[in-house]
Amino acid sequence: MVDNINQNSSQGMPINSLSDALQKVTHAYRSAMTQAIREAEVPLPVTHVRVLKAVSHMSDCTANAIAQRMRRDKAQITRVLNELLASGLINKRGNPADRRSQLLEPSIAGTAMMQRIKQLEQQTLARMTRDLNPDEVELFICLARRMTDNLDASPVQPLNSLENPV
Amino acid sequence: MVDNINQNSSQGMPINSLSDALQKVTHAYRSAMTQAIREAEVPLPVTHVRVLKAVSHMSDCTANAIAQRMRRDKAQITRVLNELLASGLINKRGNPADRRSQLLEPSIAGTAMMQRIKQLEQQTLARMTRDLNPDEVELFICLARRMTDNLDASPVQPLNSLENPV
DNA sequence: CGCAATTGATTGACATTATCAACCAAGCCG
DNA sequence: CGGCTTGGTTGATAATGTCAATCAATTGCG
Repeated sequence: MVDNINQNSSQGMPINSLSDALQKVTHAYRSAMTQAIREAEVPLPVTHVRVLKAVSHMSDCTANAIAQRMRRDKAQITRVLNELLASGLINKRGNPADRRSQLLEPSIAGTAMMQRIKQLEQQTLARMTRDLNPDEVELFICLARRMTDNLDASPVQPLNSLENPV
Repeated sequence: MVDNINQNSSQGMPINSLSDALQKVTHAYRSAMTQAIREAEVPLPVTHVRVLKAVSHMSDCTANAIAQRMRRDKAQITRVLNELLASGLINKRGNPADRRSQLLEPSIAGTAMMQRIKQLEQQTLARMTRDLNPDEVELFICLARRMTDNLDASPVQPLNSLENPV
């Protein structure tokens, strides 16, 4: 069962290097994207790019929806959105269903920006996965998702029931 | 103008969700570790933990070696080391081979701290991988490393030689 | 209806992490 | 020696993450 807790010292410490590998690949990807973005003279930090991406992809997009989808603090999302708004990359319009919230959508400029960013991302991802076949990429994504779900599902519960892990 | 937002690949959008999956699993892991650390009343931010870990695991450890191994700015490493030093978790001693640098090692307290941290990390990793078998974990690590290496190997190639990886 | 509780969004304050440039001292090499 | 590199430090600043408080709109309910 959970005997893999101690696999570390017994053999090649496969589990422990998981965190290492994760940190490194994420950092490498971030750096690559940051660099690509700067070289393409797209004056946006990575988080802004990701939020813009979310706005572009989600229909009926609200600030809260982004925060949940990206699993980030809504305060941070608000700030990023404000800057994107100030840059004229997105538009706000009232939500007819709820006057507290606004629906977000990319502006013309924002859509154009997304095109460029998408290219950069594709290039970076292609570079990153250049010696992987699609199955391997898919497998990696699948494993990553399962791990994410595992962590989200059980927020450190001591000895509770595992009834409804979704 | 917005026609090809979803032009990722042949089908789904497997490539694009790679960055998403990566960000999410990393964030989930970081959050879990941060929470575990706080709950265990270990007063150290995650980066400090990782640096302490590096100091504990590397022989003839220097600041520069850590920076390279963790692929982080050496300035940040210096600062983290200074705080670990101030907390009495590590010791510096002169490097006989090079008087510019100092060799780093965990103190008694640092070693003890590492024990506790190691437990927390094992718990978190075990939780994260609880429905994965060791082969899957190993595969994930392997894929992550290959992607990291891919990005490191070719810093942004412009046009030519798409099949000529340096 | 009236009102407490909730929700979406915002703001302030702050901690953590990342990046860049300048700098110093020690080593290297001609 | 004099120029260059290298390990480490410092300052400045950007970017990211987290928490708490607030406000207005909405909801639930007696």
